[in-house]
Amino acid sequence: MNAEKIPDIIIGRLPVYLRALQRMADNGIKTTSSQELGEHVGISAAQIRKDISQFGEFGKQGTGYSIAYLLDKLREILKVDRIWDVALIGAGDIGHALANYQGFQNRGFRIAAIFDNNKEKIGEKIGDFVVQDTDKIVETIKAANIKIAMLTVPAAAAQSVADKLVQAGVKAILNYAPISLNVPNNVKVQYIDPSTHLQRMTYYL
Amino acid sequence: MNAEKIPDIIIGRLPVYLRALQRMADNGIKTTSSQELGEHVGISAAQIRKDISQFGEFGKQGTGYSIAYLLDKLREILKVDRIWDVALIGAGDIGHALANYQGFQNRGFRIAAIFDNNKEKIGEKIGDFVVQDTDKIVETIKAANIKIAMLTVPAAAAQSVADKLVQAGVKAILNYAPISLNVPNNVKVQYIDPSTHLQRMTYYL
DNA sequence: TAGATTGTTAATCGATTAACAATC
DNA sequence: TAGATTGTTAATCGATTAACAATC
Repeated sequence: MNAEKIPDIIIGRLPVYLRALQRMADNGIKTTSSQELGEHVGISAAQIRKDISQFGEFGKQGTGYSIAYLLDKLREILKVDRIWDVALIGAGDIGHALANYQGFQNRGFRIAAIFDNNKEKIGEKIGDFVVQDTDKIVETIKAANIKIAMLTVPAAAAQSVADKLVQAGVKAILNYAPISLNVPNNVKVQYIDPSTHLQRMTYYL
Repeated sequence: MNAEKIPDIIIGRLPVYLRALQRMADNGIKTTSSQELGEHVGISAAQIRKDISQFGEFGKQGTGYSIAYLLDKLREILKVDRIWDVALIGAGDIGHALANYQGFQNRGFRIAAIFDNNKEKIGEKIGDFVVQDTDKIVETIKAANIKIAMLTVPAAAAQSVADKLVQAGVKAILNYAPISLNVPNNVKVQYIDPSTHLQRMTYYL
């Protein structure tokens, strides 16, 4: 095990490996190689071996990697060998879609609270949860010790909600609002903006 | 203007600059500097100047960049100085959210067709569109000359739908299915998977 | 054993940063 | 003019790839 600082770009590839390995396991495959995994995810075999070897020696010369073992190790490294409670802020269309999304299951997450500032939505039941007033964000998130939030409010409201989340102790924000957020260094943000993603591709058309 | 190949990593930052500049323009700001823009998006001033200078000399020493002019240039570079028709495959929760999403307006995109393979959804009206059978993907997309698609079908169906999209001439796919797609080199794919994005952050918690 | 594949080193390649002349 | 900021060069830093000994 290597305790040095691992580059963020490597951390970013691990969930992709995890997802592909999970899929192989679902298909009943027991073993894979850096070569085979690389073909699935579009990354060179050398890079996959180098990435994985940052964390230990998980493979066997001649035979490759045990998928079940590598899955265990990757989940442990990424800390998704547990279930994280996630707060959802914004009960619009995207918020509803996320609240009903089945894809968090077995990936390490579950939604634990939903907030909106719209009077008509507060009290609405979505899945197992009642939509709470955004005024309650700090109080509720602190009390439940929630560390992760998904933000699906309009761009104009996103920064002020993000400030509240930081105040409540949230350390990871998945931001669907089309705006760059300003947060302290110890808070991570990931951005999901379909227009931005599409614009990354139109250049090549 | 520099005709050499521009690295993909630079192309990926341009939409972020574009979004921040658009926001400044909406707030009535006329001019900015690499320093100021950098603070907004969390990127160094030197890198912003270097990125922009790949495409021409759009700034002025002493005063910085005219926002309106830089917006024009970035839209032109990214080819979003026009409106692209986009096909949406999958009329589930995420598909509905995207169909109703207002955030494509003024960003260069509009949804032009919606498909699903569920008999109960085919014929349903979503916004201005009637959901069509996925059997019609190749025919309809070819006829309409659509080059961009968003994929919100289950993982198990994603690869076969992607194959149809490629066959129909689509060159850019925004993939919401939690699976790596196999497509020819000249087809671009961007991935949106909330679990993967969250897993990129839990490592640091 | 022979074949396959890892983990790792060194070489290469690419991206970022610092610094500053040019100039608005 | 004096101050500010660009565009660009060179230096630094970091990531990827190729190659191969080790070994299952």
